[in-house]
Amino acid sequence: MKHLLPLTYIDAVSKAGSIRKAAETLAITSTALNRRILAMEEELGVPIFERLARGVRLTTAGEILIHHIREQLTDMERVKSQIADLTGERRGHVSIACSQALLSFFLPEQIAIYRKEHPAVTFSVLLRDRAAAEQALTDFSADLLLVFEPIRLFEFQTLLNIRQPLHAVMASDHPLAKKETLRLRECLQFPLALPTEEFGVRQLLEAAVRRTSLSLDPVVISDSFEFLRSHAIAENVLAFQIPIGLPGNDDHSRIVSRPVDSRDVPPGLLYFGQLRGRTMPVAAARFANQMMEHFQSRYECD
Amino acid sequence: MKHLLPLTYIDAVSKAGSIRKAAETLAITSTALNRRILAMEEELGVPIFERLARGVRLTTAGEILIHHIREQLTDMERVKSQIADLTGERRGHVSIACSQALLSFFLPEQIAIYRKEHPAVTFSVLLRDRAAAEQALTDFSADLLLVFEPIRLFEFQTLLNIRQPLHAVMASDHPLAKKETLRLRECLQFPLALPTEEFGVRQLLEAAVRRTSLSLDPVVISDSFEFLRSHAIAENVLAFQIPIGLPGNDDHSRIVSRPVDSRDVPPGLLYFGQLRGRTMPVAAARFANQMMEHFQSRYECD
DNA sequence: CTACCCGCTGCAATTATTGCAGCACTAAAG
DNA sequence: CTTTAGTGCTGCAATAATTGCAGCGGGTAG
Repeated sequence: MKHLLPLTYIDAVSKAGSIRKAAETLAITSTALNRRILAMEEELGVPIFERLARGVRLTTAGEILIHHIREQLTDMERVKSQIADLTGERRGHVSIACSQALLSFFLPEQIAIYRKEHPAVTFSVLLRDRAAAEQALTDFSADLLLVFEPIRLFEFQTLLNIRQPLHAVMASDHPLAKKETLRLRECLQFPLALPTEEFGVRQLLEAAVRRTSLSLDPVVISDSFEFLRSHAIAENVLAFQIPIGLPGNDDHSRIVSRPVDSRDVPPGLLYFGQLRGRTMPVAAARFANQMMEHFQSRYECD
Repeated sequence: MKHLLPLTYIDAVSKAGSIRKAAETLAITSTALNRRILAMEEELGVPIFERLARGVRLTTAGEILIHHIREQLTDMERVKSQIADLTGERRGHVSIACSQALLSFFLPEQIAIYRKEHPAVTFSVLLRDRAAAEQALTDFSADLLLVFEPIRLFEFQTLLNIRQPLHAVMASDHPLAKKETLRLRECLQFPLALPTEEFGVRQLLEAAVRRTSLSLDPVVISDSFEFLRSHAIAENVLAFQIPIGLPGNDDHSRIVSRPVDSRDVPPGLLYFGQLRGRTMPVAAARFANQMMEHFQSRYECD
């Protein structure tokens, strides 16, 4: 859409941090870009960027404007997808910001299901920690958010809370694999593989341990759940994960998971939602619906 | 703002109903306008207008687009007012769609109070019946809405409901002026001046009468409350109005109002609100706050 | 049928946009 | 301290886009 080309230019400059860099990525000369920005500032009556020696930075007015611009750009996409919808074809793009747990099994499966029905719809899956995920929502680089608690953002609108009891993950020949559910203290008698502090699973465990006289002494720490899972098999240690981040119950798998008693570790909440007040693109709205139905049929939600 | 000039062009064409007429009001040639629209349709991939012999009309895609366009245009105004706000001055524009009752006393007073503090803020006051008022909200020609019940519109977000018991209006020498509150049956024994059927006051009365064996036999009917009020004095008949549409209690006024017993006529609700999900311009938000404080200090609200 | 208004198009004039080269400036590096 | 590499900005000429004029074809109302 040509009329919002100037807007994308401003967006690009604010992202690149300098006019010349932005000009390069936009494949135009810095002259043209510079003058467009000067023209915009002229129209607006106030500077959008403050000029530094090493480039430019948004002014306060610029920050207000850039938010508006990103809103406009995504809105236009939405309108186009709505119009495409009229002509019969279901095209569109869905962008999801989520945490690691969803990457291995849940999202690939969900997206595959959706794309089977609507092959023309494309997806972005952004791995973001909670803070960055919320940021992605507010700057419109993500339509939907799916993260483990807690949510701080006021502008977040919850579509669904999915209850996720903590599961211990281990090789199928681990001593604890024989039991159906585990107590926390039994778990802690074995060597542990834990995620780093910033992860919700770790925080859940820390909070649980704090209420007891026990302590967490991991033998392996990682910021990759995929590594932790693999390592649980390799060294026969105990790892932890929430159910949604685990493969389906395949009996012949070398890896098994057992829930930890909720008296010891209360279930965490997975938050699924969007930016408050935003109208979703058609494709994102439908995909959100599909996910919600799936959640509600397989997990405890509210 | 230059970049949304093409958008205003489309808006103008859809309002004018023909390209040539729109071109005239926009002070450009029909050629230029025509080509801009063709270019937009090219970009979009679908026609925005369908061509008739006497002009053009929006297609379905065009209707989706025009809604987006009007949203963008008002959003840009909001952004500009927010930015102007940063630079110290409080400028802006507030547009209100409301019913007749508010025109005589309430809104002039409220606007005067607000403009005393912020002289640079300008106002539009649009007289609209309920349906048209809701329309004004959805096509962004009004920021705020203030109408007598009922509200049908789903997209309406209530900020405040103001309870408005029905008042009888009469000359100060009318026999009923001596009483503090009136019963419906006493009122109906006198000649009545009533608004036409589409007004909430009339509907309130009709509904009340329907529950009794009484009947409404107006001697004068008008769609102007100002006329009805004046005529109440001139011919000494009984008129009706809600409190917010009445002057303050000026003892020396030739006109007096007395509440009708709420057992006979239940109070109506005045709806004050905005379009769901819209972010108000700064000026409109502040004005809405002022009005809400005023309402809550003088009327029963929820 | 005629007159009128409509949207649309080829061509030329006009206007806006772009790119090049170079300036002035700042911050860090030598 | 000077140098260097980066920044935003500007005059001028080339280029691209937009506009206006005149006219075409077509549907509708009188």
